[in-house]
Amino acid sequence: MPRRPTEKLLEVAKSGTRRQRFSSGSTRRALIAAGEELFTAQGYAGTSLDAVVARAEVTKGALYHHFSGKQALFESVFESVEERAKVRILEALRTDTDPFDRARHGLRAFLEEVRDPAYSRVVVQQGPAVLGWERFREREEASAFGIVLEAVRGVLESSLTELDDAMVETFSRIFFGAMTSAGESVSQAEDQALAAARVESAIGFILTGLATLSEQGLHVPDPYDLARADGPEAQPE
Amino acid sequence: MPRRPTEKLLEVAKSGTRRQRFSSGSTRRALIAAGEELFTAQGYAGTSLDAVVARAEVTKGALYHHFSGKQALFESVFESVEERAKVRILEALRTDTDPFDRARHGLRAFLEEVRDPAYSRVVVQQGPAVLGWERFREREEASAFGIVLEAVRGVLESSLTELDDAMVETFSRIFFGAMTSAGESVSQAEDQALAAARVESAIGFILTGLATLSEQGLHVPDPYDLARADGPEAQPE
DNA sequence: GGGAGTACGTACTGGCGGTATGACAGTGCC
DNA sequence: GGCACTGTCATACCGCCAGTACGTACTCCC
Repeated sequence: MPRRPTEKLLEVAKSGTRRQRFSSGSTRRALIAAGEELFTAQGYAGTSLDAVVARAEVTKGALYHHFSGKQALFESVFESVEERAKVRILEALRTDTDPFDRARHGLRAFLEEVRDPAYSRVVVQQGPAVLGWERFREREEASAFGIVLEAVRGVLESSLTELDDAMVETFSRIFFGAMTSAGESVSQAEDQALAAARVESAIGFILTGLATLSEQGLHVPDPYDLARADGPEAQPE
Repeated sequence: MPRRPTEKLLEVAKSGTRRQRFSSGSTRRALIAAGEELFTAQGYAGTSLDAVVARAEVTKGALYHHFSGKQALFESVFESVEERAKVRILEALRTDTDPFDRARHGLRAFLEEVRDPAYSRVVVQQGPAVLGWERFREREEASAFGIVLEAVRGVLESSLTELDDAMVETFSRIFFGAMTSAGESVSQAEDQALAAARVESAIGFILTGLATLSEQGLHVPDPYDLARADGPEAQPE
């Protein structure tokens, strides 16, 4: 929240009205930082580009030099926030090798991350609507969802070996949605630590159930059978 | 600058193209219907109120007479779409009494519903961003999430009797998020029926796991213990 | 030293959400 | 049957804001 006055900006400010154009990267970073703050605090629609450039202490000319428009700026902010989260989560489970440990610690780290207002608002809430679901999904694929996919694959393959990729992806989508939704409710809770513990407890229990079933030799029902079993009257539309 | 009106207004009035103002409800419904179509096809930000009133064959005056603004119109569209979905889902499990049947058939009906573009775009994708997460959550509480809550409560209480309300809510949030996310990916899949069958299979397996665990006398770990176990260094922020 | 390229700054435009105000058809009252 | 009143619109206008056009300072390179 307290803005850092970023070295040369002050020099320029006092030296003259015009911002000098040494490192182009610092301007870009200032715009992304300003965008993150404002998009987080006021949402995408509630943030004007004039406000962004004012906070970054540049002008619209600079913004449109670095980004093709508002949406592109948002996308860069989105990527920045996601990358930060990804690094922190991967760091949290860097030393784990057991699939269940990785899943458990990854879940815990994710629940920490989703409590960051920037991640919650920019990625979870605004992301799908601003980028469109498809583009959002592509971006997530390389980031948080990708981590979940690997964790789920690890857990399932350590027990339910017969699952194909599509089914692993389905399970991952399910867990990812569960974590996102639950995480969002954690970030809104009055006692966040307790809410997070509830989520960890519930998801942990679910994972235990999966492991137990597979120990008993049960397997996931074949979706092809399901689709045929009561799909005859389904309209082909 | 005072207005200089009146000439063209008379023309319009005599020409008969002007919508008469008997039933106010029909105008309102026309606006909601037009809004649903456009919000579904082009999103909230991509839809101008001029486009909405043009499609509804009224003017902005009529829109602002019935709604306080664009957001309020969206909210009415949102409610309308949700109510329709809720009715259909409840209808689908009207005759079921067994908790597992209700859960299974409810899931199936929900997966049908989320494939409706209006539900997918207006409720799932745009809803949280436009209404804000908190308001979105309130609205959902009385609708789809409420149904899930009842279904999950039924399943859990039939087996895991010691769960308190907060834990039931946590499980519900988890399943609701799972269903929403999975449903969204179903609606994007090339073979929707197969994707839906995969989701049903996976979630059904998870439910079976929960039931099996409780038969073995295992119970959900107490979140209070978890919170204390590794919560001491959590920053109070 | 001048032309090309970079990194901006400034002024303007068009579209769109929102508002102010008027028009007009019932409806009840006398 | 006239008249006030209210509910239901219609029209013109305003301000904000994303995006554009164009100018400009500074650097690099030949």
